[in-house]
Amino acid sequence: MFEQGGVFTPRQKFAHIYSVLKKRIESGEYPVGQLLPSENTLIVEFSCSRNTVRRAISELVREGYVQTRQGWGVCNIFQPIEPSSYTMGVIESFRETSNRTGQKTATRVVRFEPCIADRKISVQTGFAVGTELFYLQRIHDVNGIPLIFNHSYLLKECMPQLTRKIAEGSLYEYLEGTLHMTIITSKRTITVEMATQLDFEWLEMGSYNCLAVVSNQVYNSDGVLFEYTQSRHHPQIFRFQDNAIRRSHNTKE
Amino acid sequence: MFEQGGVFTPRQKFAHIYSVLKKRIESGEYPVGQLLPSENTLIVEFSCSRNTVRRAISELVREGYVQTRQGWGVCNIFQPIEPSSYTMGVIESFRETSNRTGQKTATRVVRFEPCIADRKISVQTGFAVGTELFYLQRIHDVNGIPLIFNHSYLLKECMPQLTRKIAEGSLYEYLEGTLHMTIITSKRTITVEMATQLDFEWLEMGSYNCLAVVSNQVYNSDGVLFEYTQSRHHPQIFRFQDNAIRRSHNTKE
DNA sequence: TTACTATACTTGTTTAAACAAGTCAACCAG
DNA sequence: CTGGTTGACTTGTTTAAACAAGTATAGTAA
Repeated sequence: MFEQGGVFTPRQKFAHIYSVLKKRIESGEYPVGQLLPSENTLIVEFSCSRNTVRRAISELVREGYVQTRQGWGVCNIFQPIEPSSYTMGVIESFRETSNRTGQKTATRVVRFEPCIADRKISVQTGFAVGTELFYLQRIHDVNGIPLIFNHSYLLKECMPQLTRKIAEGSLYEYLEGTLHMTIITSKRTITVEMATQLDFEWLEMGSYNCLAVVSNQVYNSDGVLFEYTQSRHHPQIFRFQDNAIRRSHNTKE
Repeated sequence: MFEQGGVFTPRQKFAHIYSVLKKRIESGEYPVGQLLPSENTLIVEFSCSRNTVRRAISELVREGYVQTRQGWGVCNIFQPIEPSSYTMGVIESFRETSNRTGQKTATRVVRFEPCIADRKISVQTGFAVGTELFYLQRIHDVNGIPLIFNHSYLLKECMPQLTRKIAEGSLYEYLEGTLHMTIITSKRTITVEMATQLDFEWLEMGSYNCLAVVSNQVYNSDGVLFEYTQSRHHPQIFRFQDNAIRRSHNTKE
């Protein structure tokens, strides 16, 4: 695959088109509230098939950059937003999020011990009763202030060599980099819960008595649930973004 | 379009395949943790093209029912979950959510007045300064208990005839049914905020001093922002689901 | 046994073509 | 002027075909 005067053959052509369009929207090249060039126009510009253009556009729809309407066109509805702690639909580790938002962060391991899933743990995490796990408590400091309390259950079978030392660093770097594990899907539930004794002890709660709780089930590439993490966030640093699309086929069939 | 022994021609073929596969997964017809039939097998069964099967499957991926892996297959990772108040990526009105979860609900309009967007409102809602709006405060009761406080700003231009009476009923039924307005995109932000004086006055807060706050920007089919709603939920009835997929092309380009 | 290779699968990406369906403006008949 | 039709656009759905790339297994050569 050679470059030819800026024209190259990326692994994913649609990803290239997607990022070009995205940049144009972000930079205001396409006026907000108006239509983007039609699919046929974009096909000519990028010299690709219609499907490839459409895949790029549907990504932008998912992200709330544009919306489409049959017979009319693709409308730019971009509004610049502050880089949030969380963006919906994308898996990111705490470290990755921190880097993206440019905050100074640190992680402390408060507790590290093997354990076996009993009935209660099983119901909460989704691991079968009797499964061998690691239980991990971590505090995340943001700009020096302890603001996130993590409870993690990790499948021992997937990482028998895991030590407290490793958990001090980036867990995901270890899993993906060293163990070559691939994470594909993560199921998250967001709730708001009353702060516990532990939360008050370890976090800088101020006058708040609640936290944003993100419960996370992570699956590896074999479809095996290997991590359950409950992240308890101080309200002041929690923010979650989501773009929803009204589906006409909700009511069908 | 005639039915022929159960075989029919739906408007969206992939939606049919999607819902059949979904039902099979939910009913346990496909064992959890194992692979679904391959694309080629499904093509034969549904007598359709590969693309159509793939579209159906990618919907299931988005919903966290299955995950795919190149060279391997489509793995069933379904876990039954309680019907939650909110499901990510789907726009639903309060009434629709209530019906789905089977709760007895009511809506009271506490305040209804025209207003004009000043600088502060503009920053919060995304409406331009000087825009004519309706401002609306509503309380939602769940099983008789006041648990949600809604602040809404509605674009007057889109619904000049709106009255307090109409707002007492289902706003979305009015907009979609009577005005034939089509809602396409909704941008949501979830945060946790300290309860205000107003919250304590109107809601049954108990010992909680925080709420789950869902800020909602809704666009109609012309790409015009016509509604901003801030929903302030009592923690006990707030729950939000999300399925994330780790994208390899995050790092590319 | 061990390590490599061929091969027969799997999903991922791209192209091309056709038709369906929604939108809008220009046109025409009344 | 009014109302309906036509036609030229737009996006939405489906098909067919080809190749790329990842996975697992069976067979082969060392």
